[in-house]
Amino acid sequence: MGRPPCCDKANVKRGPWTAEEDAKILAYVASHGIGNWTLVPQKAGLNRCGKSCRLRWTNYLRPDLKHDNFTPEEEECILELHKTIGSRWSLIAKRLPGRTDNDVKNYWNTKLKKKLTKMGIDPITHKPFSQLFNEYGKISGFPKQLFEDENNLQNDEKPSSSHSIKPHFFNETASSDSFSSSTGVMHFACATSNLCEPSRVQMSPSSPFVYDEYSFDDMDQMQECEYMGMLSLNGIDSVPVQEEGLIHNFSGGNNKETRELCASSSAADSFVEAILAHDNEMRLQFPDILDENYHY
DNA sequence: AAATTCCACAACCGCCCCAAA
DNA sequence: ATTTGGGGCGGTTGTGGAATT
Repeated sequence: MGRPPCCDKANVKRGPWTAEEDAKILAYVASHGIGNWTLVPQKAGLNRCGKSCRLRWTNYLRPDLKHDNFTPEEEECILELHKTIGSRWSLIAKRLPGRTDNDVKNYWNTKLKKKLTKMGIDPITHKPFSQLFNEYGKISGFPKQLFEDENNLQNDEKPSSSHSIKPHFFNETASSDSFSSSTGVMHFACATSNLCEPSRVQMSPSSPFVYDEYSFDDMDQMQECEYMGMLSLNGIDSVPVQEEGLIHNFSGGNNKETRELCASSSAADSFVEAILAHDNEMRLQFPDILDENYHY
């Protein structure tokens, strides 16, 4: 029962593509167009898996692809989108004509992730490490002083070599020429290359999480929630959004057990707040992208 | 000049969802 | 109803070239 296999997986060629193989795919697509990739190897005379052919075409051979370096504008776009929607490379790539998800992913992994880290910004949350460590200190019970001491240590260091970037960790407020967080928006500058224009990292307000500030229109959703993290998944469409990414007026908390569980868990406070704020921000900034349903 | 390390990126892997058989 | 493959996706790895020691 089921479909016949598209190819003999054990005997198809793998590894780098040759110019001849590329030419065969190009010739085939030029004359037949893109259709069923499983037929391509056979019809084009290639000893490759159809999936491999599709990837080769999608990531390398497509005529509309750019093969030059990423521009500062593209870099800025990737940073902003990654900050908002995370590592959904295909969605990010759709905003960058001529770039594939593989291109964007590689550029992120080899350049941007390191760049952010050097700047003292966590490439996952896009928050300054100092803020994360402070929050983690609250969660884990580590004394805050520990991090402050680390901060002092780092602040005493001198900037390395020709970099105008200040020492990395814990110093969001210490190096005023690189960072300015007084407005809640961080500006960072990079002197290592002219590609990097000033960028912004939105700092989430670090207000304490208050469970009573959440609300649901549908109480069934609330009853289904055994863990606070699920609230943002099941209830997001019915959660009223207010300014600053905070959600107020929890009114229907009749699930006392759940509320107590969540409210008592200080470990979840900033984490959950960050998720909800992030989700709201995402929807506000990219409503067209996020029209689709996502499964977290 | 040789050895080593770093970097960029093409290609593969594994998972998921859906549709075909 | 079940199995299997196609297509899409994100994560990881292998490798060649560049840079550094």
